[in-house]
Amino acid sequence: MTDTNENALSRSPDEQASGFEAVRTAHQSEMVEDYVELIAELIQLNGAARPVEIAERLGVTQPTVSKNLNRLKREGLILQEPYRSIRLTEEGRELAEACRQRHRIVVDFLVALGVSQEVAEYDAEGIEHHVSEETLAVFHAFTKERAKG
Amino acid sequence: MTDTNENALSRSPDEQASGFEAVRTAHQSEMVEDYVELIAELIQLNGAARPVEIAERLGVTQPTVSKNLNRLKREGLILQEPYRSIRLTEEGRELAEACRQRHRIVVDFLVALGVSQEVAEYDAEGIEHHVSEETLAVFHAFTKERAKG
DNA sequence: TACAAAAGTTAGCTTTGGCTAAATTTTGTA
DNA sequence: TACAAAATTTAGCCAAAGCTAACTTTTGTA
Ligand SMILES: [Mn+2]
Ligand SMILES: [Mn+2]
Ligand SMILES: [Mn+2]
Ligand SMILES: [Mn+2]
Repeated sequence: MTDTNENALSRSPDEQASGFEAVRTAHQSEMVEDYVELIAELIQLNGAARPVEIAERLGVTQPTVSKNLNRLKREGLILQEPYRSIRLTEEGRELAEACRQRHRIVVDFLVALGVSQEVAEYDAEGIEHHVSEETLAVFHAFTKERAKG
Repeated sequence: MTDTNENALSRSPDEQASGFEAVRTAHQSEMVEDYVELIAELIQLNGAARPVEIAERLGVTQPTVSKNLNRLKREGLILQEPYRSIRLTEEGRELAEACRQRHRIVVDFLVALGVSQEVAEYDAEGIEHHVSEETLAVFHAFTKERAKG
């Protein structure tokens, strides 16, 4: 149990900073990702995505949703005529699909590892935004391996 | 490969909202946790934690650090006389220790799983704030199991 | 088909955590 | 020991994302 010094203290300031910077960057895309993912789910579930339901499932108020949807419009991810329900653009659909896949990989991985379904869903909502391609690939491989065994 | 419907679409609005709410809550404690953890590291490494180094290792400017340190003071986690370096209160030390342990568990888990050391450190910086006690315990158990085998 | 309830929007406030510019204090060195 | 450089702080700006209150539009139903 000797300390190999392979810990945070052995990292250069720059290396350490790049980790914190990545977290801040991830948090900037997080809202958009969760919205398009949820919109895709609601369309699949109900045939339409309405702001009132987005608000309910995110646990925020309707004005918050209304304001954030404007950002998604600006970014070309959704289409919405005033007072009507929401559609995804092609770009929005693609982002939503990528987010749903990533979310699914994280949840399935946690479950394969032994975490309960409820907690897996709960934790995945945050974890999904901080998983690099490399880590995601490792998660996916682990889940597939477990499924075979 | 039939879909068991054990997916996001089968969850109640309330269940789904509680996940998003947990993420927002985690993000509120994140800054404080990263600061005390880093301060503890710098004290161990250099005998002192100076704002200029905190700024460098977080990748933010010195005024940002100065402002955020005031929050840590208000919350009773650090002590600092003006223009002097930073000490942790007993409460700050305890929080730092808990954060370092959690960080270490997440990094070691990712490495045990097959993620490279660099990417493990990188991803852990964000993931650590979104891991419930249950998931953390599963991570820890997995790492210990791997160490034996 | 009127009209109340529900949904959506707008306006405006708050907090958080970034930033730059400039002032102050400490530190290191000629 | 003077003084330049470095560190720290203060002041003030900004954007993001939450909120409430109030307004507008749509929907459902008596
Ligand atoms: Mn999420
Ligand atoms: Mn998600
Ligand atoms: Mn996060
Ligand atoms: Mn962190």
